[in-house]
Amino acid sequence: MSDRRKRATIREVAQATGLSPAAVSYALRGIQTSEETQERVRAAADELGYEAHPIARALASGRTDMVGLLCGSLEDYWQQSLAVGIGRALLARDRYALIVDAGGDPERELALARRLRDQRVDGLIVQPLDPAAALWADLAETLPVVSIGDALHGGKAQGEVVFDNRRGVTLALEHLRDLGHRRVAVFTPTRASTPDRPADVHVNAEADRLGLAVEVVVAPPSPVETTEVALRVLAGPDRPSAVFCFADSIAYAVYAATRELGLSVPGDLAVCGYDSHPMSALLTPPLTTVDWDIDGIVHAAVKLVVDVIDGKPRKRRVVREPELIVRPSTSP
Amino acid sequence: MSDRRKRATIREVAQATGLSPAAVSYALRGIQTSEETQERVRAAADELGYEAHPIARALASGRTDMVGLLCGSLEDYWQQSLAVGIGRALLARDRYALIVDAGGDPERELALARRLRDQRVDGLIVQPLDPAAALWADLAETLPVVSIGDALHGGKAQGEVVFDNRRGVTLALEHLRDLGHRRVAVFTPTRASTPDRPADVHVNAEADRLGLAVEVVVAPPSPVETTEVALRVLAGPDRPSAVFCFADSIAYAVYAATRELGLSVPGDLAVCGYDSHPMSALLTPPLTTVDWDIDGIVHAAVKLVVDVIDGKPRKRRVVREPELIVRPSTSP
DNA sequence: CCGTTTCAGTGAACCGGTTCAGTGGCCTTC
DNA sequence: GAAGGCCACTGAACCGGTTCACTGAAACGG
Repeated sequence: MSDRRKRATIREVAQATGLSPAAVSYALRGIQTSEETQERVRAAADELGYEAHPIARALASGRTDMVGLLCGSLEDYWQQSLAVGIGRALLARDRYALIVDAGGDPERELALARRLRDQRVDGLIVQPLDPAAALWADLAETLPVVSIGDALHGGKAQGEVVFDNRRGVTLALEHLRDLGHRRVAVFTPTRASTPDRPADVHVNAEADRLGLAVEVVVAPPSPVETTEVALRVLAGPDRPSAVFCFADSIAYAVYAATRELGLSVPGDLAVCGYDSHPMSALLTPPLTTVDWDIDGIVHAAVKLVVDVIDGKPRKRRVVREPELIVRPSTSP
Repeated sequence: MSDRRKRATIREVAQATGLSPAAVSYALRGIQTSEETQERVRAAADELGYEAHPIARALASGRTDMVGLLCGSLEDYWQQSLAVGIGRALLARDRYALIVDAGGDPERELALARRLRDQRVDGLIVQPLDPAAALWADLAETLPVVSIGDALHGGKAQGEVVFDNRRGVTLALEHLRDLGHRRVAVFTPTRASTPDRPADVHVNAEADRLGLAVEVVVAPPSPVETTEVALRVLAGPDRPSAVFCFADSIAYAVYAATRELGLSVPGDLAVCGYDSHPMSALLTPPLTTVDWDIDGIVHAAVKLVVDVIDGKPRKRRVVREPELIVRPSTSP
């Protein structure tokens, strides 16, 4: 009620009710005390404007109610959406997210993971740049770790929300094949430390299976540079008839390149994205993309980490399946 | 060095060096002790893998090294960028950001502000939905508050990074006037509690001054709904010749509407955005927009809040000026 | 009716740092 | 050579909760 500079402590509430501080502590958590006492304590606490000091509680109980969220690269719009969603979902469960961004640097990622551990977060959600790092196994022994995207080294993580990226690639490439495309350029973001992640490898395997001739192109982080790369790829006389971009934001850059070259989408070039972004539906033409149901991922990851923290039984591994959203950018 | 489950405490370091815990505490902070002792303590700390317990430190010192970041609506891409930047800048100064999202609800905003205060953040950066709320003055007496965007009620905030929105509106409207437009639709996001914020009021004043006939349209939060609204506005025979959108994301929806109606941009309709988004440069056609130099805002806000927390002298008020980025969406 | 559980609540230790009021030794200073 | 000042360091209180071992009383069982 009051907004005094000095807040009431548990001992003052104890004094006011004639109980011991311990009893008040129990009463406010609804344990070890009678209904009637709890009521009395709650009334007194309200009266005094008492609110437990989260820091003191954290020191005593060893729980901070904070969950670290380690993002590979928050430049990426998709990861931004994910982070926003996770932050919101944790808040709804009375936890705070400590969001940190590795900025695409795998070493920084590991350094930040250590910092979060030192900060005494209750758990860690990580979308790893480098799932193979040995640190993850160490970390997972000390605190609940949930990974999003890829499984972590050593299989020690207490939870995993893995994406069936193979399926996503298959959906996209089969779609292009069905439309009659044979020559496809695949734009993939830079992944410094893990050039051979399963999804990338799978692109080649699937291309072979479907009889597609693919050209894998690395897209630099900046949209402008990506546009330049796209211009080079699309300028030649033997340009591909379709492009598969491993992130919607790359597709935006490809759109920019087609505009510059006077190519029409989908007439001259079919374009398919990945990791659906809301904006993609508004483009001209609207972008075909592989969608992952962000809310489902958010929900699964948060539920996993919270359940592990609370010691509840839980599934260890959740696999998410993608869905192809067909829009005019790949019309026949 | 070691990754034991149980971490070393300051008393163990004290034991190892033959000093008192107090001396170790001082030595590690480089005060009240001789150079030589500090060196010895540091060596022992490294040896034992000692790292101060942030929670214990926070309880004792009253400083958590956390700064609350209260965002009006993280749906907005521009605010997402801002949040990401602020998080990164704070981390670079050894602080963590506690990012929370009011989701466009002014009441929720105030509730979250209280929650952050109760969480004992060292300071608060807020981009207020409702700058007129009385709570801000209360809050500012208890902890450093820095506002971004609008000045807070009562002028009690310790810091302000205000945007010269009047100037931004003027830039956009003058640009459209210079291109010969007379009928302009202005799309503005919903702001439930503050329908008369200065920027909106200024739209009418500027329109009068420039001899423009403006129609102010409220854009719902979702892109799909906004597209529908835009369709209605642009369908009539007496449609405006130009649109000024108070957020780039609204402009994307307007683009979608023009596509559906077969209108060409800028031929049939000039479009100007606000709060530049990187993606806007990639659209077809690239979007004219009012840009705010996010890095500058991030830097100013973080410097303000950190300086207030550290008790350093600082400017109280920083005014940021916008810049008009002219692109083909408003070509003659 | 007596021994055993259960229940509600107490007191003190504890979490792991920081801070404040000393204290003893050494160096100045007149 | 006594007074004063400064430096490096100590001991204990403190921050504000939680938890553990324990107690007295009531309830229960046979």
